Amino acid sequence: MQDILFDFISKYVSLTEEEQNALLSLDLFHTVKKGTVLLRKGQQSRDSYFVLKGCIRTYYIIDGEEKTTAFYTELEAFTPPCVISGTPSEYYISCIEDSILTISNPGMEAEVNTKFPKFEIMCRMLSEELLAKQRVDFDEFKTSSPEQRYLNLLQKRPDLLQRVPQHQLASYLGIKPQSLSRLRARILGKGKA
Amino acid sequence: MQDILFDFISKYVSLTEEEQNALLSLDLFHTVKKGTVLLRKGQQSRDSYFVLKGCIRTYYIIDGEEKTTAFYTELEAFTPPCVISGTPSEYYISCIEDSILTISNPGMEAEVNTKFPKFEIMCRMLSEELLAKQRVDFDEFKTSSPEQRYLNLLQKRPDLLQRVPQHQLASYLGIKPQSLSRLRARILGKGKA
DNA sequence: ATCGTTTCTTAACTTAAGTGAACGATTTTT
DNA sequence: AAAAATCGTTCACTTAAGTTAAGAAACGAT
Repeated sequence: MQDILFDFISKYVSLTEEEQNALLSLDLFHTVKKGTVLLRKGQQSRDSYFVLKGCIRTYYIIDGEEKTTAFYTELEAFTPPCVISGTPSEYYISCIEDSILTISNPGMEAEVNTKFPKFEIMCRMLSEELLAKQRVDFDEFKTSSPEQRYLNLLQKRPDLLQRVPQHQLASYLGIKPQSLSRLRARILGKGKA
Repeated sequence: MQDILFDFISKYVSLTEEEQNALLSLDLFHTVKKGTVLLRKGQQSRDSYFVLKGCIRTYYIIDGEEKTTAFYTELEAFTPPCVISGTPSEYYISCIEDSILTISNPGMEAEVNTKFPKFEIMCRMLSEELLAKQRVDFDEFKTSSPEQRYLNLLQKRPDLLQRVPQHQLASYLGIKPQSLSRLRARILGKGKA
């Protein structure tokens, strides 16, 4: 499990054994059961996540309805906005599958970053990269129709269609579950005709 | 003009005079005329921007149509995804008003960051903050209707409605100009009734 | 194995966005 | 100053998403 983390890190910086051990001493690794809610609206969390295995999802509850806005799977990292802003969380985080995560917080990061400036560099690189990726995702979302977004998802993250319930995918695509059903039927029809 | 930049920076780290001078020696400041295209699709830019005054916009041209995805105004910074990925740009950047910008590139940043680790920290903080903000924007976009998005924009960035042409706002809201016109008429009607 | 819940699909109807076209109004170019 | 292009609005029509409701299938818990 640790190797997965170190392999990931090696894409950004190379760690000495000392640095690796510093990380390992932090007790980062956690296994989480499917269905576990890691964060609820209104809570003040300080935790950042990195998915080693499994799938977690962020969602809002608006007018009693769940609105799923993101899925994080293998090798994806994220820090909830509430951690950055220091305000109570607007959304929920839950575990869609039995998962293995690293969970860290600003205190731990500060400690490692001051001891090893290399980590500071890695954090900057990683968040710049995530910012750019998310920008592209947002742009694609804005400039395409629900149907195009679905087809796009089929291309880019086909695994999600398998591991995630339709109604959660629907709000991820910005539409209602019924519309996703209909849209899929429409596409299937086109394929045959 | 420089004060604006240093005031902004001071929200993240405090600079010594030496550090300030290191920045000033970089020739960061540029004035750009309205209508100037700073980046075109297919180009391989290395430039990051920080808006001191004015407004710049990013847009795609898809099937001959401009699709505006972002506006950057006073005190907003951004690095085009193509700079991070090292691939040719997918989009255009143009100047909506006469503007004053700082323009930097990874080389300049690397130089300053190694000389003054403080900058590295600031860059990390800034991109983490932007990542979180953008996440929230994306989530709001996904979870609301065009009409809600328009009303939301009215609340959060009322200045944009004044300084930006309607048809550019429309694609920024993910709809056609005609739909924005109609939607506004609809809202006005509701207000009176 | 069964009961109950959740999930997915289908259908009929409503509402809003997309489309194509026309019209002034404004701005830019010549 | 005239001509051309751009911009915003409106209209009629088309298309797709939202809504409400119902039923079948899959899943979980007991």
